[in-house]
Order: sequence, then C-alpha cells, then structure tokens
Amino acid sequence: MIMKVFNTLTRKKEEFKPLVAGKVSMYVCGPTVYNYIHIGNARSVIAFDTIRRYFEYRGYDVNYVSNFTDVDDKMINEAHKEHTTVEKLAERYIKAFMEDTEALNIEPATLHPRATHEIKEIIDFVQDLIDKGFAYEVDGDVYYRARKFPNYGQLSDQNIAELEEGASEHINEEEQSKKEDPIDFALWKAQKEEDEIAWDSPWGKGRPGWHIECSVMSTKYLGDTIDIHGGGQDLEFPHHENEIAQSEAKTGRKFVNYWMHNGFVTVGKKQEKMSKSLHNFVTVHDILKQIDPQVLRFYMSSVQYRRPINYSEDGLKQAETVLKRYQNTLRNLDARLNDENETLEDNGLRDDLTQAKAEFIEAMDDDFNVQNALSIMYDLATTLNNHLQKDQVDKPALKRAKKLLIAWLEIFGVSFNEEQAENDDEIEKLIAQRDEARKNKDWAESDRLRAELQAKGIVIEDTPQGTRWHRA
RNA sequence: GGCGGUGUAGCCAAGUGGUAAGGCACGGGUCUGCAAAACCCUAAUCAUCGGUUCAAAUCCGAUCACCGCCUCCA
Repeated sequence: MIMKVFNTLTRKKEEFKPLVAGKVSMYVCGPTVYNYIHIGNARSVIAFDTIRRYFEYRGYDVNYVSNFTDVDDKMINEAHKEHTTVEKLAERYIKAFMEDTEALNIEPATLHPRATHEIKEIIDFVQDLIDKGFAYEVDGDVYYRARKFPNYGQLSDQNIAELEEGASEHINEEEQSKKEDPIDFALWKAQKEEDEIAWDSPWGKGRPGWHIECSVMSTKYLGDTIDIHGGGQDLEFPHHENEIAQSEAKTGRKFVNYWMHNGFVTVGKKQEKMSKSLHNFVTVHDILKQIDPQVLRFYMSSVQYRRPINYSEDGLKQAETVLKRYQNTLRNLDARLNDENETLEDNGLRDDLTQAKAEFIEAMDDDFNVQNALSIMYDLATTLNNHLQKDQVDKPALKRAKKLLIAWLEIFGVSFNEEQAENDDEIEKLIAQRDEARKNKDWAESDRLRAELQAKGIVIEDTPQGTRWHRA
C-alpha cells in the first residue's frame, strides 16, 4: 500500500517516496524557549509525533530532528526583563519543554539541537552564501538577497511584487535603510548593546538571524535533502520560504521533498488562532494541573494535523469519555483472557480483526486521516465489547486484538498504565464480604460495602464471570 | 491589496459526481437485586443563489460569513 502525504509545496497529496527505502528523515521546527509552551505549540509537537509514530508503525526507521531556538530578540528581551541571562532562560524553558512533552507522551526527538551550539556552522553557512553572492554585509548585519533566488516565494505562492508591497508596510526604518531590497532578510545580526549575547564573526560581534539556524541544523544532521520538514502553518512564510532560499542557494540541491504544515489551535466562538500576541493562550504547564495529560494528548491527536482544532471543554470531555471506553475494553479484555473459561474459535471475530487492520492502515496512509482511523478503532472496540459478553471467548483472537488496540492507541500517544495486579488484601477482603452478602441477598450490607469501597476510590463491576474492581 | 483555509444535525466530524460514515450529548430500551461497565435503537439534504449533468454536499459561477499568512508566533 502507498502512503500519501499532502505537500505544501505542490498543494497536493503525493505518494510518499523516501530518499532511502525504509527510512524517513524529518526535521520539525521547535519552539523559541523564552516561555512555557502553550496548547497551540503542543498541537504541532503532537501532530508530528503522531506522524512519526505512524511511520514507525508502518516499519520505517525515522530520524527525527527538532531544534530549540535559544537565541533571538524575544529571548534577549525576556532575559533582560527577568534580569537573567539568555543561557539561563533557555535552560529553564528547555527543561520545561521536555517535562511538558514527556507528560504528553511525546517521543523525544532523535536529536534536539540548539542554535547556540551551532554558531560555527552558522557562520560558515552565512559566509558561503556571501561567497556565492546570495548575501551581503552591512554594518555588521548580513542579509540574504531574496530576489536573487529564482524560486523565492514558491512555497507560499507569493510573488515578489506583492511581497515588496507587503514588506514596505511593516518594515522598521533602520533595517530598511540597510537593506538593498525590502524583501531581503537577516542572516546575521550585529550586537546592539554591550552586554547583549554575541559571538565573534567575520562581520564583528553578533548573533544568528532566525531562519538560518534551521537550514544549518537540517543540512548538518539530516543532509542536503531531507524527506519531511514540518512546522505550523504560520511558519510557511517567511520562515520556511527563507529556509529554502538559504539551503538551496548553498547546496544547489532540493532542500525538502515534502513540506508538512499543521493547522492551528483556535479559541472561542470566533475561532481565533491561539497565540501569544492575542493573549488567548493556555500553557501546557498550567492546564496539566487540571486535566489528565493523556486526555489532552488524545484530544489534540484526534483531529487530522492539517485541520484546525477549536479548543473547548466539550472536546476535552468527549476525548475523556472515549478514552475511558478504551480503557474499559482493555481491562475487560484482560479479565477474560485470564479467566478459567474454555476458549473457542470465532472466525467472524478473526476476520473482523484482519479487516479492521487493513482499514485502519488505509485511513492513515491517506495523509494521516486520523478521524477515519479512529472511527475504525472505535468500531473495533464495539466488536470486542460484544464478543466479551459471550460465555466463551476466542482467547487467541483476543490476544491479537489487544496487541492491535494497544499499538493503535500508542500512535495517538495513549498508553494506559499496566494495572499493577497489586494484591490489595484489604480490598479483596471487602469484596469477598460483599459477595457473601450478595449471595445471601443482603442488599443493604452489599451496598454498604460497595459504598465503603467507593470511598476508597474503588469501582466495582459485577459480571457473569465474577466481581471485578479497579481504581477510579 | 496578494496568497491560503473554513462553512455538513445541539456539539465534534467523515465524505470531492451516484443519492448524507462515525463519535459526544439528549431520549428510549436490554443486562443488573440496585448500580457500574457494556450492548441495541433514535436525528441533518450539506452557508446562500444560479448553472452544468440522467444524477452534486461533491464540478462551474456569483454572493455571504468567519479564520489565517503576508510583521515575532506551532
């Protein structure tokens, strides 16, 4: 079967053909670490983690690189405001990022490079662009000659004339006066204040511009041409456009085969983009104090990466409901696998499993259509729940189903903790007492015991196979 | 102004020419001593108008509304 991926460059779904059979090289633009990530940032991380996990599910070996932008204007300003250093600020929020994403069950990248650890390579890269005539130095700044790159604007379908007009409205005069052309962008910025973080370079003390670091790290760690480059839709222009210009001007090779952009998290009735400038964001750090990370993760994974998600309480609640159902199914599945009853062969069930797997893959292969995939997963749970109510179950088939369901849930970043088969004597004793009471039809005592257990956070389920319990 | 996206039942949402998947919520029912869990049943003609076609949510045209990028942003 063929996987199809929507390529922003061509605005079409294309057959995915990796550069090297069985391997995927992926670069995803990471955060600027001057604050906790908010849910919109998390969406991007989750979307590409899900994509990565699906590639892995399909047997690909994924080399996944995601950077930290640990120096730029915002970093400098924030550090200044907090009377700390850019380095300390970076340490703090990189740590927070790793904690938040771990809670959301994000697989760490194969590599998390940082801009400030690549300064030498960045300088060499910029120098190369100067040598090739694609860049020029002015008063310690270095700019990229955008017009010289023939395909400038190809990713975002912008034409130079329009860009120029747009740029003229937003340009700051000082920068404008230095540039040869308003559409040029900075590769290197000269140090402005004495105490401002800076490195020595052929153009004096300064620091890298924003776009260059990704070109450098992507080519350095993954090669001149990579399979997939990802990020939020807001990075299409100018960030990714500029990355293409920088990288292809330097290497003379195609930079990226498939550009993938995730949709935004929106907020409120108007469905506005969640963003720092609109002050309508919720940080992951804060929200996880109130909600189960697994629920947030599943909610964010449950919409195809290109579509917007309108963040809502309802959506979270729905995700939680569905998640609980899977948890119950798996729990009941385990109970039946462990019970004493004879097994039987249910060919209908076995066929259903085979078919579900094929359908799941078909859905996901189509540009990660998670809505359809989840619908198939949901149906599988229904099939299993029905089967589990029978007096005799097909244990080998259930084992297979369990593996399938767990593997699928993992693609969406959900892994239920193995219920430790903790032999809690006290609870077992209370349940035994309750069973005794029920046998004697002493409902008052039975209900009293159930309430007592409930108070301890224990949920009771009476089934034809006996009483089961789990923690709420 | 340029480029892009969205509009399907109360809510989320699939579906890109063949006559509207699925989920949540609501309601009804089955099972249960009662619960819990689970299962079953139940709803929309697809923003508006016009066109093409035997046939359109799906194609074409126009209109309306909302969002995003073009300036730091996942």
